[in-house]
Amino acid sequence: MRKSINLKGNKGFRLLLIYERMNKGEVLNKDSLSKEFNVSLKTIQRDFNELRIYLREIYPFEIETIIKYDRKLNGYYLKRSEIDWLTKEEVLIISLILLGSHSLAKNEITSLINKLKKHITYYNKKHIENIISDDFDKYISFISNGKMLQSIWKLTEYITNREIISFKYKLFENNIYNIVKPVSILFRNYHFYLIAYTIVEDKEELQIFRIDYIEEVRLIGEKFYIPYSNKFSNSEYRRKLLKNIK
DNA sequence: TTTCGGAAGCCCCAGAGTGC
DNA sequence: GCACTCTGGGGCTTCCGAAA
Repeated sequence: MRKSINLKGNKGFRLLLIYERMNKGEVLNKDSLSKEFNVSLKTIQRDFNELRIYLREIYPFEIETIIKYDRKLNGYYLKRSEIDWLTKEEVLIISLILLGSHSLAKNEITSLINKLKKHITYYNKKHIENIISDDFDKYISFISNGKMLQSIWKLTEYITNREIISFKYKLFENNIYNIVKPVSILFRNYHFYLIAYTIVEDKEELQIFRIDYIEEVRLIGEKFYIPYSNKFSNSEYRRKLLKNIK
């Protein structure tokens, strides 16, 4: 039979909980922590000191990652390098961009936004949920399949490994079978596209395919080579597209 | 600019609990 | 019983914001 442990009375649990909360950006008050864990203020003070020592040990060169006390807020917080962590503002912006893109399936967008929200405090999470709730509840996916993340990742592997692939392309009622040399992924107008050279009658032509229309991707078993002078440039291609719009 | 008060930070000591 | 850890209390210094 498993022995029950009083977690709140356990020092290790208390230290981990304090650290986790500060990691999410929470400002912790010594008095309330003392009441919550039923220990003295001195003990909480010691906990902060031990966490400071821990941070010095694991981040010896990062002077930005330290526990600081804020008099106005009457609490302790973790001051950390913004280079390494997502801020509440960044989580909000990324969530809005994702929702506005309509480019992922509902289950994918839900999973992604839930993971993003784990970077921030409970209060900020509620704030962001309040801001995005309407977009989130009424989210409409513009794609026809529900595995965009996996599909895109797999295609990027073929691009990196220069693998020639075949796939079925569902366009309206037609299924068109293609053999292509994949060179890049592009996001534009709510959709992800695969940019690839098609091989028809020994001629190569650059084409774009909506990734959610691509099915049954298979390796041909041959690799391709593109000379550096002909190397595909995503940014150059995007620039040309924008130029055409004007 | 100076003074003041509150809180943090640090050090020392003692008691309780635990493992060997 | 001894050694070790954890915790709380007391006392002192330091820091910092507010008020004069």
